[in-house]
Amino acid sequence: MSHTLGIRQAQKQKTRQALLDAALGLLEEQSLSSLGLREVTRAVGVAPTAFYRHFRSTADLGVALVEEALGSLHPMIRTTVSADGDPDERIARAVELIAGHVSAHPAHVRFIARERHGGVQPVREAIQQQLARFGEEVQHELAKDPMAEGWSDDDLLMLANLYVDQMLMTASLFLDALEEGAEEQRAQVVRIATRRMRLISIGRRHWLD
Amino acid sequence: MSHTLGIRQAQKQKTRQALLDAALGLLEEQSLSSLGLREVTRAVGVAPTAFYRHFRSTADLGVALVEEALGSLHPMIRTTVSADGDPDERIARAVELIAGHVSAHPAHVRFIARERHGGVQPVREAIQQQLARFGEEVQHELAKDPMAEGWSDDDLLMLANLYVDQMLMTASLFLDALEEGAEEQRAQVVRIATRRMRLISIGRRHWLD
DNA sequence: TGTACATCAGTGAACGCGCGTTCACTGATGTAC
DNA sequence: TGTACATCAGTGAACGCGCGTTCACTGATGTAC
Repeated sequence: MSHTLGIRQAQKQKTRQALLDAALGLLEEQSLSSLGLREVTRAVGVAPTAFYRHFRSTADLGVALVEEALGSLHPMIRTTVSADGDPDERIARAVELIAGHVSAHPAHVRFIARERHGGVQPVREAIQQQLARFGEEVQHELAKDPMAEGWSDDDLLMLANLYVDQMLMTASLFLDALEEGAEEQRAQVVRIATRRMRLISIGRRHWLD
Repeated sequence: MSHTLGIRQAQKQKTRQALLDAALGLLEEQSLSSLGLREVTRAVGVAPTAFYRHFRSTADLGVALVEEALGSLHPMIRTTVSADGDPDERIARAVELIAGHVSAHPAHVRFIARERHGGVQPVREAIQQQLARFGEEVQHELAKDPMAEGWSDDDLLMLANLYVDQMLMTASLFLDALEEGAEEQRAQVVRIATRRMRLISIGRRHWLD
């Protein structure tokens, strides 16, 4: 049989998750630095003081949201980069994957884009740290590719971070094209993102010329 | 003789500028969406109500800051892109120019990076609009280059926006390396930014292969 | 140049409101025997 | 299984505070004649 939490802990986790969800919703329209603790508890339907049972502050909640938004993304990033097929297929699949992720988790993506350079230091740092990890992971995947022969570690990391930044940029573009009936705009994002990736991929191929 | 403003208008402009300066200072540590009107007037030393003589709201002030931060940058961007010399020289000069600009106007750069995806819609839109203009201007400069022969307008614009995003990315990296004694970190940013630009430039050269 | 009136940038009091945080509490859940 | 006590997630009242906005005002600057 599987391990079950006590009733108390299960309820506590449920409330905690409700706070995170409510905060994420409120953050579609504002930055973390202006999010109020009372706003969040009001949205959940608990007393303001209940907040303190779960987080020290809204900044603390923000750090938890970073983990929720990016923590589970590492396997996805890895497989995206290491996928096989010809370059254009790989790019197309990566762009589709990003589009799908943005559709499935728009609020998480918006939160990361917003707070990456936002006004709350601990959250900014948590995001930078996760993105740096992504960079290193992509670097290691790239290193496995035969094309990486002759590349220095530094150059591989540079390329890896360029890919990571590009993915985020693309995700942010898809975000602006989420409304119903914006198919044309979405198709436009696919085209632009694809060509950007292709240009980078061409640069990569001729890097050692 | 030069045209002079009346005493009244001159004083008004001075106060307006003081409000903008104070706001920009306060925005180093927080987002626009949490900036209070009273904070700003307190920092300047005027009554809270004086604020309304100049701006409808802090969002309105934010839009004015966008104009101040990016409005005067168009000539600089143009000349950067259209500069001559061999590719590596051009890249080196562009990176230095960005570094210099970030050193001279760190708060403006931080403001743009922060609010580009921030929580205040009119400000976000003002920034997107300015960046779109930069993109078109760079596109037109690129079109003049002999290397642009055979390129579609679409592809040129794609490349132009890639450059613009890359400049902003680079500026943001320099921002994190501004403290005294971070020379090594700054040199690291120069190296990374240069190689990113170089890779894009290689991709550009082989785009039509 | 001088006078009489208009303009308007900045003032200061007042308002109602929501904020973050403290505190002692309650009552369901958990634990020891 | 039943009982007696401990834990602790969530409550609700209270606090002092700073917020955005309104309003009638003042007095220096501008303008018409």
